[in-house]
Amino acid sequence: MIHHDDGCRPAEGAPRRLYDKAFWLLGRAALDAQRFTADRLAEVGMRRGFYGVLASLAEAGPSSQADIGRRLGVDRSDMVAILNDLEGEGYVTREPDPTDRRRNSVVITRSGKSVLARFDRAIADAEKAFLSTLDTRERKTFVALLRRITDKS
Amino acid sequence: MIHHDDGCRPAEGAPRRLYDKAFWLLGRAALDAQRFTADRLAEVGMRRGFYGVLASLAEAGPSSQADIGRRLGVDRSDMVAILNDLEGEGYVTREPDPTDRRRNSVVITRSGKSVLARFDRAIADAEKAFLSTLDTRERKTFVALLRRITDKS
DNA sequence: CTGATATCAGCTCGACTGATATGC
DNA sequence: CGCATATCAGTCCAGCTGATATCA
Repeated sequence: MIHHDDGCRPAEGAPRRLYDKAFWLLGRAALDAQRFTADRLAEVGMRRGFYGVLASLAEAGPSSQADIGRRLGVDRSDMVAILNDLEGEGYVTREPDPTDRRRNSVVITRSGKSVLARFDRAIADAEKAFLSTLDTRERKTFVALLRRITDKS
Repeated sequence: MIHHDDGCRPAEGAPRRLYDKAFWLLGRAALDAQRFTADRLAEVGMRRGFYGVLASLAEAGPSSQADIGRRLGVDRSDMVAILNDLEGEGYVTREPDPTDRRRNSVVITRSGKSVLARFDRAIADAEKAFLSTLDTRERKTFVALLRRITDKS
């Protein structure tokens, strides 16, 4: 955590140049968001890298590691490490894929679904607080625009 | 760089749940943006952490390390490291502040201003490509919303 | 004394690289 | 054969922690 006067904020005097650069603003906003949600993540036994994988598995069903990585834009090497940890926590299991012996079929466990649900519940008001400077319509367009950018056909 | 079919993209089948979470979308978008700009950063002799500091110094003038950190939301410890590197590259100098002997007065050098300008020039089309799925109006509102979020009164 | 400044050592996490073994 | 999958070892950067010396 940063030693701000108030706890979680950058500044009033931030330079103009930065405030024109989308890539800079995105980085700052993402960092702020992370700070807003970090506590909840930890409280619940979740890590940043866990969330995407668990959510992906919960929706797409059992998947190979490579597939999960492709879906999330995560490198295969990193998937190995993340899944090691997730397996260590009992949130997923790796089972041999009978149809292709190169693959692991990664499956989310009950307790995996449980942390996922707990986190989803815990995060709601943090997100709201984070976007508190926007009204409802603006939040919607903001999320929609983000989706357009990350979707990228 | 990630081994995508196309080079820089997540997926078409990304799970719904994630696509509702602002904090997740922000993280992904910021990462994508970083990937888009990483080459330009390196080409020019710039690092991610350098940009904010140099831009801040260019606009606010000589500052103490603590002030820079407060403006950018960067921890004081990290400022030390970043400034060590910036000084090593000859982009800034640390001079003793005569009015307060605890402080360093950090000053951007000519070559510091030079990389800053070079990067600003190099970044323009990368940002445009990154936001290619949005039209001009949408880009403006997107940047405006980001600014509102990061400004946060 | 309290509080701010700068520094240091060390930690964790996330993104990335390159090599390897295995199976399609 | 070329290509995909999973793994391992190790690098780099960024964010953060806690301690210390200095000075207002």
